[in-house]
Amino acid sequence: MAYWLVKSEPSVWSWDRQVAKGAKGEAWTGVRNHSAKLHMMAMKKGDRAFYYHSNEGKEIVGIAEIIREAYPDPTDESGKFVCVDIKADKPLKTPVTLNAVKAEPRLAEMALLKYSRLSVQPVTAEEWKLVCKMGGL
DNA sequence: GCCAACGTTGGC
DNA sequence: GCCAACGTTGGC
Repeated sequence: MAYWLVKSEPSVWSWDRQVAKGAKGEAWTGVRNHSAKLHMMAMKKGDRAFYYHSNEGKEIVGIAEIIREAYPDPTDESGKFVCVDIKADKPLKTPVTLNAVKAEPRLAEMALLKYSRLSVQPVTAEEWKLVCKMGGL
């Protein structure tokens, strides 16, 4: 299984809204970046993704599961970009803030820090375990 | 095909 | 609200 991190501004699409969608999940649309697109195309059903709130909160709040692999983004008129469907899996007991990630030397290589603008990022198994631990899981 | 100008994202 | 990083656009 692969691990990922997806970013969202809570004012646009929050974790709470994702949770409210339940097992049915929701299409993760609106990504207009080719690096992010490549990552989405590499996602497999059952993969897990951290759910990060940018701007407000700046913290990893929960874990989502990929429930549908990449398909054309219905909100993209050009037809060039894709989206995936994800559902909320479970929240972290304690959100892991950006500051906490920065303060942890073993997470210095995380894409979250190195490519702060990338909205869909890969996460290594080691990073995944550590962040889960920091989040109280 | 290069590169300057511009727009967007996101941390501070 | 500012600014750095970076992707995209368009003139040459």
